[in-house]
Amino acid sequence: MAYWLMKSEPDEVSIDDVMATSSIPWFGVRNYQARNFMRDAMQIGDGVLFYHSSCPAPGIAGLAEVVSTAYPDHTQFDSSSHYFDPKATPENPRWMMVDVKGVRKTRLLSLAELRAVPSLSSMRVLQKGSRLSITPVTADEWQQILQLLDQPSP
DNA sequence: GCCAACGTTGGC
DNA sequence: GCCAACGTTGGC
Repeated sequence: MAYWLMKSEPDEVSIDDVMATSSIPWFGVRNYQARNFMRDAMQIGDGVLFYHSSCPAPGIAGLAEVVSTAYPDHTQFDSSSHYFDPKATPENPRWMMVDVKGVRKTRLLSLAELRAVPSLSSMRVLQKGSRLSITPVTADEWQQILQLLDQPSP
């Protein structure tokens, strides 16, 4: 059982979108490190912090769960897709994805609030210049964040 | 819109 | 294998 933080632009897929469906395929990851996390490490049942990025109010917006192991991202084969990769073939897929299920929408735990917690300062998402869209979260960080989510917004 | 940071590409 | 150029991310 592992924990992850996964970034999504709410204009594309928001926590509300995720809560409105049974599960969503996490398509469009085009970074090898993030792909490798999905392909090599993610397991069904892993916990996910659903993070809204590139938006007016960035932060953790909900909790989700990994509900599949990795399988090829079909958008890499679709020449009309923004995520098309001409070097990928069905026989030799380059990009993988997992399915994610929404667990609950939470209050917005803002980036500023996360930064204010010293014991969370080693989280990858808080590092300067961090752009990785999928990052591991420790069990300790997960527990702390669950507690913060249960407290009212400061 | 700006810009720092980072990843990828491609010439050599 | 190096590294400059370029493209992207993402907070502000």
